[in-house]
Amino acid sequence: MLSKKAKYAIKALVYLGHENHKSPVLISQIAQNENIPQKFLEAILLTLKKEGILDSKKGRGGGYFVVKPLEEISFAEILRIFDGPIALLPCVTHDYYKQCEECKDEATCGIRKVFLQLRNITVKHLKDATIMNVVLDESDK
Amino acid sequence: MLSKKAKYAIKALVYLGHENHKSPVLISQIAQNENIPQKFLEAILLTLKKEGILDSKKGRGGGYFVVKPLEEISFAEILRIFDGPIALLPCVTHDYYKQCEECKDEATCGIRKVFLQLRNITVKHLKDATIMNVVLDESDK
DNA sequence: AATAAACTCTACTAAACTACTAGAGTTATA
DNA sequence: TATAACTCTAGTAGTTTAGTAGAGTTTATT
Repeated sequence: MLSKKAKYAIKALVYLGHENHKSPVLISQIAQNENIPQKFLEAILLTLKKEGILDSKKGRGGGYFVVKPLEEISFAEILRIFDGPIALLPCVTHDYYKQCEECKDEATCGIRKVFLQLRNITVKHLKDATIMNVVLDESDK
Repeated sequence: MLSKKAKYAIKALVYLGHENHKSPVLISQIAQNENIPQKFLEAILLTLKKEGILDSKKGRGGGYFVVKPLEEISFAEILRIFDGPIALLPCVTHDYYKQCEECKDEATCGIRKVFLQLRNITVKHLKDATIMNVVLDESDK
């Protein structure tokens, strides 16, 4: 399952995506509209800022806004930031590769093959899913 | 990531799959060959027995053996037993469905759509991956 | 210059989960 | 009847999750 952090992050980004090109949005406004505990959301938005996806303006009239193009923010990126690797086994991750401790021969491991393919399918799906796509999709309704 | 329980369960089943049609296999033998802590493995095999996948014989000359046909034991089944739902959001699971607490309208939720498709892809892949397939695949080498 | 709105940062915490271990109990066969 | 082997109940250290509390900093406006 996704962590709440990852889920809230995606919700906040989609919300900001809908509000795009307007003035900075208050944390409190996002929290209220998306039913997210405000203090918890603060930490999440801060992380997204450190990652270069959001930026913020302090003081009166401040708030958060998206700086990375919406079509370049994928679900894969968000999941990796908050929940770590997408793969289900350490031996099939790209960025965090680690051998399975108990494994004897990775090359002939039939289990690995299954999870390697699954990882590839999953990553492709989650890279194609961008915030922009969700915003456009929801605007059609 | 998979839990160790799920990973060990699959490893043990593949091991038993290779040994099929012979006499019951000792827990200690599986543990040694697959580098799994024995006491931990005991609990895992017990669960698999309760699920009707394995059976055991007590006493001298006893051990574990597979009773469910190898081609009917899928990775999806094992993951569900040990790690719960395969879907990444509660609102897209089949067996454990729960509405996302903070969600306003499931029908128009663009995020849900992404994870629903992903769930379907993933479940299909993990249902096609059976212990039999892995055993056959590994025997080719 | 003062005020207040708004983001920033550090620290803490309860609850749940993970990956085990210990040890006593039961069963079946040689 | 000895013993090999599975069964079952507890417990536990460490980690992660999903938060909360509260003081600090920045900046637009009056």
